[in-house]
Amino acid sequence: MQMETLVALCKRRGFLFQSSEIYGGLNGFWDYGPLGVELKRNIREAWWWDNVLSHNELITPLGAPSPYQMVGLDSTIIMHPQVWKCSGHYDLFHDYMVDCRETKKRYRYDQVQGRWVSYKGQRIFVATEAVGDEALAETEHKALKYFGLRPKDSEELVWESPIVSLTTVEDLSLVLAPDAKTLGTLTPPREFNLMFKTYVGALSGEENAAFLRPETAQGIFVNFKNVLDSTRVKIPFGIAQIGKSFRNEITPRYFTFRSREFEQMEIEFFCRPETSRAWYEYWRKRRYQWYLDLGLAGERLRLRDHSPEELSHYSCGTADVEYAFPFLAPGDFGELEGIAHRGDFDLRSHMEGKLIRKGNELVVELDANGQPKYRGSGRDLTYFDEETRERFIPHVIEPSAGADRAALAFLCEAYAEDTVPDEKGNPTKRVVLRLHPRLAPTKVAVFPLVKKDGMPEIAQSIYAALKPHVNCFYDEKGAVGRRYRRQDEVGTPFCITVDSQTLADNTVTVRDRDSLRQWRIKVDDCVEVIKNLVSGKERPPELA
RNA sequence: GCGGGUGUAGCUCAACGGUAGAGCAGUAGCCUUCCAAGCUAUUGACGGGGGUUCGACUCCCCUCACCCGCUCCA
Repeated sequence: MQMETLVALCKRRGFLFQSSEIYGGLNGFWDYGPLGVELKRNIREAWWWDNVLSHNELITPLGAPSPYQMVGLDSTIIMHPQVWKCSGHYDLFHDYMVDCRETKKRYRYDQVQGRWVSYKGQRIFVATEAVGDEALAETEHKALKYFGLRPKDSEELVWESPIVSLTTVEDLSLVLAPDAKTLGTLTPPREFNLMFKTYVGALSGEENAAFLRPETAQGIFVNFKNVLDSTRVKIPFGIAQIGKSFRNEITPRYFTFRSREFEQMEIEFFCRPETSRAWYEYWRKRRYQWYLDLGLAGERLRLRDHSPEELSHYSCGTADVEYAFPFLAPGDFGELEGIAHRGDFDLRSHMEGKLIRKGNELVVELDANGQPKYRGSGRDLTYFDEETRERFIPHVIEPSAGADRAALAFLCEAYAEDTVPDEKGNPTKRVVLRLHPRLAPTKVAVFPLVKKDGMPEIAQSIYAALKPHVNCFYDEKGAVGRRYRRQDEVGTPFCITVDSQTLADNTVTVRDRDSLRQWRIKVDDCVEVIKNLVSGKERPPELA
């Protein structure tokens, strides 16, 4: 399938629109239309239901090390700025960068250094990424090359400064960039902040600077103690949250895949350190299975363990659930969800301050004065186990899913074109979204076969009976085949049609989207049958 | 952020330095007794901003967005 085809369908039928389209759009932002909002809501609700509400904490789920509890949370998008300093996001996401127009390379402004040199009246700043003696050698080599001199002529160069940071250079047009051959190829330093910045209160000074959250996870960690104190949960337990996050991505790309505003569905699962490995295994399998159960095909879905080099500095294991999106090169997969073993990194960070890795240890990062670079809350976020009389910092397993990416994957997977005979028996192309009934925006459409003989009235009463239970749709316009096709295109799994036989025996036909099979049920059973079909409790008779 | 490409109606595509056309879709009605495109009527577009010109959808510049390739992706 071509991605444009799906994008066009999404727009035409109201799944996804470009944000602010009438003003020309805004890169990296997407709106969900009337059908898209239902799809995404269904994804969210399936996730919440499957992970939180339907979870039975009294039994050991299949594959789990023990019973566990699940609760939910909804924390704010803007949090205390210190949250992001201790979590590491502030340092990681906040840099000044310069780009080289010649080589297209990008450098961290504060990591480039160099020295001033003159030759025959021309004074330039030779920059390098190297440090120490290497920087001296590198700058000399580059200066010689630039002025067209041989190594033996190096005395003719007049060095006018020691190695200094690029940040001390006012006029970048005099800078020879680290990999460039010509002068002045660096752009002015640009703030490269992957977190959206805003200001709390009317004053917009740095004092009041705040950030839109780049992940929902931190809201859970900072509420860890509140949840413990208010709910009587015991370890092991998970806290789930669904909400918007914001990242000022450099290159939003691939439809909604990499958006700047996106929705996450995250669980932070807290457990005893010695059981964390087993829980990690449990969650990575369970989360993979969730996508399979909702219809993503096994050959396009994979669970990939990160290699040791890929792991974040705090993680002792991470696996991604990945989907072979059609916009990626064959063989490439895009991330839907990451399941990370985060150890005690997060809770410790919010107790002690920002942590960095030193050898095999995580230690508080210190500033030049030997003080913590970013102070933690100082609150005790340890857990006291009443049974074993032990106090410890729980370890965390984090399944973190993207709701928009899931929606996109389900749409990609569902899109299909097949051939269906028309009224004369000639094969015609049909576009159909084979969405799982749980995810389909509309569960059932109700039609009178024709707009006469009292069929519309009966159909309308069936519609009225269904309405309180499932999202349904009524249509009496045009030929019935055309109405079926319209529903196929938006993934409605079932259609109920009132025909002349209904008038005689009070039965209607149910049509299955995928198989095109039809069978008759009693008018009075419509609500029950449709509910069962949508929940999967019942299957179309020919397929059962 | 860089390079290349694209931007005309919801979609697919025309035309022209001088009043922007069509098919499909949509809407209203007719016709239709189970898998869209039969009839009638009808809605609807030059991504945005400048410039050149008597006149710009057309030529030029800028910008925005999308696609492809790099770069980036905690």
